[in-house]
Amino acid sequence: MEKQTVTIYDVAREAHVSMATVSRVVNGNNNVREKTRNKVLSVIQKLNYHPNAVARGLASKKTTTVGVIIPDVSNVYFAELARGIDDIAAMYSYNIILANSDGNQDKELKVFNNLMSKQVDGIVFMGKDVTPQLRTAFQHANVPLVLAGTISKQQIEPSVNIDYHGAIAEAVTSLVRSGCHEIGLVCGSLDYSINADYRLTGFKAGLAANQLTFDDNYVYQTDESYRSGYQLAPKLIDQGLKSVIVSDDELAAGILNGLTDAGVSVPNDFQILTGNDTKLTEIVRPQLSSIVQPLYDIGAVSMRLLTKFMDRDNVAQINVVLPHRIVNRDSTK
Amino acid sequence: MEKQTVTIYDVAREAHVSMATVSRVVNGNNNVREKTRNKVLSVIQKLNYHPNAVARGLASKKTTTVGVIIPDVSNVYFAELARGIDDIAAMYSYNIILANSDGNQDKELKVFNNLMSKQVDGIVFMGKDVTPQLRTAFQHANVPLVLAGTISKQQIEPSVNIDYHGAIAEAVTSLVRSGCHEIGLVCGSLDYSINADYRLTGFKAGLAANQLTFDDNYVYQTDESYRSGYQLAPKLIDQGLKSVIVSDDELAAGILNGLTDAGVSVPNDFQILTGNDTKLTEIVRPQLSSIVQPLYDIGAVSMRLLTKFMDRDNVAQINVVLPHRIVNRDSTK
DNA sequence: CTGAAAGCGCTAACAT
DNA sequence: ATGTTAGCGCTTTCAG
Repeated sequence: MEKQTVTIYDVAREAHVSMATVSRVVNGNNNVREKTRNKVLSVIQKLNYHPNAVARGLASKKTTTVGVIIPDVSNVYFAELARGIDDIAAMYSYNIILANSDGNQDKELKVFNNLMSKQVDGIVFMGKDVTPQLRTAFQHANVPLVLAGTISKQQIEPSVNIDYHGAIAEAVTSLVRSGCHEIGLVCGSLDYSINADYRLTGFKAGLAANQLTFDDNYVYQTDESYRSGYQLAPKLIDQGLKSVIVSDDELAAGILNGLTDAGVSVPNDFQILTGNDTKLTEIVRPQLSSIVQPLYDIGAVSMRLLTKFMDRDNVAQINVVLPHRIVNRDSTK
Repeated sequence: MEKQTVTIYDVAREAHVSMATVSRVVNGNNNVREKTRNKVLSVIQKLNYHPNAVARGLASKKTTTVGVIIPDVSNVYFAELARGIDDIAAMYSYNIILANSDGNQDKELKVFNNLMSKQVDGIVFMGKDVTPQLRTAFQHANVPLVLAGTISKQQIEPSVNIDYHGAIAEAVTSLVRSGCHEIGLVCGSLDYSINADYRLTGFKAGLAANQLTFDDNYVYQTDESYRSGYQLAPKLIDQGLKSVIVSDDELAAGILNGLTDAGVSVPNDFQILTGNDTKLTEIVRPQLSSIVQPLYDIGAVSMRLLTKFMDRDNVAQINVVLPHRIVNRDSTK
């Protein structure tokens, strides 16, 4: 015997009111007499009625769910953003449909379209960059979107980030203050705007501010994985470097361990300053000095911003920059 | 000018066929003449028609989305399961609505009901345990559910796990083989079945198999966080223990670092064997020996199992046990 | 192989 | 304050 779903109509009949009235009490509309409301409420309870969100979505054209595109949930950095996103989403009674993209444009496009067909009310996008194709898709969509922890050079889409340029420049200065002049930058591909237009320029600016000359050989493009870092470690010393600024914590952990295993003492012989301040920084030994980013908040603020767009609220600044700072733990002097 | 949504009706009119026919071609129904199909297809392209999944869900009573209840996405262990779940979901054209519960029953219940109202086609549940209240809710639901990396004593719900009991027993033997006889167990609350009925009993069985006597003082209940591990470390040595088996990797990392910072040499003076084999085990130094679990696969197989239930396929074994093994890295002798 | 028509369960004018 | 009535966009019998 299949369980018969109880609908708003059943409640209406049983409570001797119209569907509209039931709908009103369910949706907290005040235009219902106290007595009527109570009667309806009791019938709802008695019948164990639960509104069907799909029907509601079709009728109202709002699904109270937002799409979240993420490169990889199992990546600590993105996972922390995701947690911030979901918490605020829940706070505003939204659900999130999470879709992994591997930071790969084809998948990003595919899941984006899929999310649109599911009629999500908004999108939070995390990725390496916003490709022109993706931008076109975003613009043709009629729902708001915000980039979380994701840079696009043009700053067309609303976004929440930290000042990557400034942070890296400060990182350089911090290293210089510790007496180090041979500083390298290790990050992801320079094909991505965040690396080419923010991190690299910040690196150069930091060098210049400290009267240091920039050397192309001191910047390394990697895939930001632990393994890549581990393998890169020996090359760093061969190159005569005395320190590196690293974009990603897993990558930095790989460099750290690679160095340590090669007999190089961190921070005495080599310093490392990493970029995300995930929980990894405190778990490795020595603990990693880091650019501190409010990861959870980046996610949370992104979602909050999205709710404003979905509510058609005014928003003064669509490109939010959250504060950062540098914390010196044990991988720097 | 608001963008006008193009509906199946528009396509039908433009292609001079009925909505039913359009529906057929969109859904790959074979009862359509080649020529008709092509005509419809070209109109779909021309009008840039995208089926509305919400309307489809209402009419067909299938949403092709599944709910995923997770304690915390930013926890490495669960995040890896989640990745496995989403990959297989995507493979079978499902989306996942991810909901964090903090492993807290009230939230679990709340998000579960919320997910049901969204008419998900199935649920993957991750948690500490299945409380009676939760079980009741599960049973009143009319969609399939599977537990991923989650034990409930009664084994009523379909699930995929490893043999926690056996794994811990083997861990004991492994430690004994290395010459250690003072072995402790550090895990989450014994209020949870997985700890009380699987890990603890496995621990006792392992002890017995090695002619060792069980001592209540050697089992520690914690909240499985890095910090708790770090704080617990000194007590472990005071207690005269020479090794511990730990349920969670972050917890184990805390113990490891706490010990190291207290001047205790791992593995020489103290051995640690952890339980989840997340990427943390290779990042800490010394690297953590571990019970190896196929985390991604636990998620993937859970989702695959769920698809079978949703398709009403026969499934021979509803409680799947995936293989595990012990790997000795550098925190054991 | 194709079409007509009846809903799916709910919201949202519009009346009253 | 409450009821009536159209849909929302699609699937699904049921005919033919």
